[in-house]
Amino acid sequence: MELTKNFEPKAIEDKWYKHWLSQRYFNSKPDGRPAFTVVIPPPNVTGVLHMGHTLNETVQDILVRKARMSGFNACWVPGSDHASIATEAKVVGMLKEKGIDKNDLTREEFLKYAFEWKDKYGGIIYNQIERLGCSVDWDRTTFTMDDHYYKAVIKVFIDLYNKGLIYRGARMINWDSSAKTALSDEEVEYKDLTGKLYHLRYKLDTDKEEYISIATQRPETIMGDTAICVNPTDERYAHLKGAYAFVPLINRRIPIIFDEYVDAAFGTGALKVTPAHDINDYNLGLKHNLEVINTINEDGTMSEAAQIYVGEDRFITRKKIIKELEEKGFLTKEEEYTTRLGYSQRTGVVVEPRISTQWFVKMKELAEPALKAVVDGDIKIHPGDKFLATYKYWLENVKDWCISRQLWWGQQIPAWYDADGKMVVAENENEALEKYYTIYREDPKNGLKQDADVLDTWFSSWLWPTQVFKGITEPGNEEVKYYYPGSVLVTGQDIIFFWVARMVMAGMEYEKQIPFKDVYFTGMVRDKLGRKMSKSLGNSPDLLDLIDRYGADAVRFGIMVSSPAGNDLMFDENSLEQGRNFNNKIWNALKLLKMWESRQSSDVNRENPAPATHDSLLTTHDFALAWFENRLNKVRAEVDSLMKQFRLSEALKTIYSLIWDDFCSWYLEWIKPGFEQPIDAAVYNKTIGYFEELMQLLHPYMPFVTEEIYHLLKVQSDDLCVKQFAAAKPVDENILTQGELLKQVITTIRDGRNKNQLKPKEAIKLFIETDSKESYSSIQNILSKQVNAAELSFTTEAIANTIVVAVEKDKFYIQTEKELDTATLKDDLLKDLEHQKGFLLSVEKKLSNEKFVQNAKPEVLALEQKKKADAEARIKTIEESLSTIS
RNA sequence: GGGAGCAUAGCUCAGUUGGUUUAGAGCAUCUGCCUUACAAGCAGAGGGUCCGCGGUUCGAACCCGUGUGCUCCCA
Repeated sequence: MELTKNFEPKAIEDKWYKHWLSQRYFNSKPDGRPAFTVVIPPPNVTGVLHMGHTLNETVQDILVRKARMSGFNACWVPGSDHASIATEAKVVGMLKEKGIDKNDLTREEFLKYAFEWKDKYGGIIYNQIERLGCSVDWDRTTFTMDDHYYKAVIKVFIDLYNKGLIYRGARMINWDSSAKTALSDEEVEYKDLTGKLYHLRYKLDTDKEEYISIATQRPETIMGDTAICVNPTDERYAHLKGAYAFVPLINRRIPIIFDEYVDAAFGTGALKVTPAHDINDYNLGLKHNLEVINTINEDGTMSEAAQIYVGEDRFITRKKIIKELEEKGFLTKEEEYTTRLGYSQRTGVVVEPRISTQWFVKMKELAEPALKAVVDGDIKIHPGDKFLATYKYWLENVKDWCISRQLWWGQQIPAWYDADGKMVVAENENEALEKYYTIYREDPKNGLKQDADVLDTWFSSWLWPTQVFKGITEPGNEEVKYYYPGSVLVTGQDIIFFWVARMVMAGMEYEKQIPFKDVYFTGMVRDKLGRKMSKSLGNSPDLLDLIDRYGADAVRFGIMVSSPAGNDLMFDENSLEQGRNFNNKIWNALKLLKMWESRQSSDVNRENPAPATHDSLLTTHDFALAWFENRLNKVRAEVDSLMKQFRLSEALKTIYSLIWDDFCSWYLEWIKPGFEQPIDAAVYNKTIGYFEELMQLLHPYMPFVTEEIYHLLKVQSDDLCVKQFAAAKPVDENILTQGELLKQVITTIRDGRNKNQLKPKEAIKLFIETDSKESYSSIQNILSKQVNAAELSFTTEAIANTIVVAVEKDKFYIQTEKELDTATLKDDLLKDLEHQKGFLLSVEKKLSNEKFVQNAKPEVLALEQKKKADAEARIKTIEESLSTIS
């Protein structure tokens, strides 16, 4: 079979994903094995996966595949959430393009369009998850608006209401005037900007022409003013006790009130109080019994109550009113002012504080067990405790959660009202009527009407870990018993409150158990300029395009290799290139083995080896085999340990280096037969075995290329995807040490050759001066080959006119036909000598320090003594070498 | 304003309880190689005041304090 020059991922990816699916490897059913459950953080249906998702899904797939190959019944549930605000905005936009106004539709008609839209675009993310190679159980795909899920959300609402944990109340809320809905605190993003502070004078209600000046950023809200407030200790205003002033332009008479709240040093020291449009003013209003005049409509225009500029947008009104105030002499001063404004995360408009009746969840009671689970360590947060403090802080200072949204796309609040506003909470209209009768002892006069609002999307996604197994709608069913609690939740640190903490609350409330044992927080993916990748900035590359250009394995490699847990990562296509090159490297190693496949020889008699001649082919290969096998076992243990600690990036780097450096650069070169020579069949077969193990080790990270190569190595009866890892094997450290020595000797001699401009093709004669000849017996063949030595012999004295290099106490004389550049040789030796002397000095200083000798651990002391002896030996060697040059 | 985090090679980052031959990797750079697996490669090399200052310790990239710069979260 002819193998292509480079690895070509595209066809291979498609082929294997289909194969895995057809074998139902990703499908899970409860059985006798321990479960390894992961629920996907549902991306919302509006979107495409960005690099943040890519990182997230890759991490999950690595953990899930590793578990599946390690005896677990791995179950990874995919899905998406309905993202009420974002999706509704998109659907409204789509309808607008068709010339349809949402307000002309019934709720049912609108929902029909929304579901159509969801079916069309929701598939995009699933396709991306598939292309990335994610081993999710597609049969379990869950959507937060599925029938059973809808029912679960309603059930939980009713339950919490009955427990007194949900209430309806008037509050100052964050209003999105574009989406015409309330936003939770978490959906508001604050930005610093330079605004203006306008000083306005209000005429006092006295006989004289007296004024009081206030400073405001929002002159368009003056029509809602119901008081002016000053600090009681502020002497400037002490004489105004009981006084009144007139609001400019509309001449409403308002009282001057006194409250500690006002900062006398800020602005003029006098504050206009507008309870309908500022949370602090609202609280002040409650305290002082002030009237609340709402001057801004739902859509951000001025209301009838404003009296002037009615129907004009709030920002246009601001411009106009400033002009009018100036013309009429009320505006006395303008100054620059740095302020912070809230913006809607969903639509980007400036959030308007607004008094409104909304539904809330009481959080304090729910937060307590959720806090305890993490503080007690039942749920472990990775990395370390980095996010523990954040989690704790939020739960300890938790505020009630506003869960109603003035939208149609979502679970409709199961509250029913009669014409007078009397309310019952019930699952459906019939039940509502029954309840109504039980409570009010009569039937509603004009029937009942359901609350028009829907629930916050997070109010559905907090049930995710249990309801994907129908834990809410069918409590205690076999599946939820088997799969819950999940093993690990992988998500971004930015939704620690929105989602993670609330899932823990819901889990503790409904399953009486934590929803997952470990939480792994990935960092934020940033672009080269350090900006967070986001849809709004448009700085996230297109995932499918990246996969097309580099292959899914390379994308997975690229995003993982630079992504230590919880640390942000600067995304750079360079790392994808590294991934692609890695694919090629493995591919080429395969090609090399394929060349050997037909050139195997069984001439070497392994049962009765010839009496150990040091340079026999057998000993050479046996060393290489033994070394690599031990190296492989050692790295496997390292990788296991790293992965258990969720240090996935480091584990990947470790595997990368094992394959590229140890296997390709060293091992394969060591066993490589000479030009057109056969290879010992036993060596060949062992090598195939190692290659298989390497592919298995790498498979969770790069599933496609590894599965492909696994099958190309030889005819297989199974698939790598589900091949179970063999038990760990012990490691012979001696062989590894000897291998390290060999590598170091080769590198040092090559360096010596290089520095003296010996071409790779120029053979050398190598003389070794050593106290332990025997330690070279099994490696000298490899050594000769790797440094292109035509002859290798041992010596007990310096050889004149050679390049001298040293490793530890051993000296190597490189003899060549070429004339040597003694000046360079000397320079290098002198440089090394200086370094060694400096080093020796530092060690001697340590050892002559009495306190060090007293306090240091014995093994540290022994090490320092060895360092000293070695340095002294090196110095002696270098000095001897210098004397031979001259 | 409150809280948290980060600062190590030109760039992106590792560095486990303070002691592993006076700090590691990838990329980039330099030198030499079109060596029959791989130039998307091979063999090597250079490159660091571990942000500044002070402290604890026999010993600090690591612990403590402080300053500076950046980032994030919350109000």
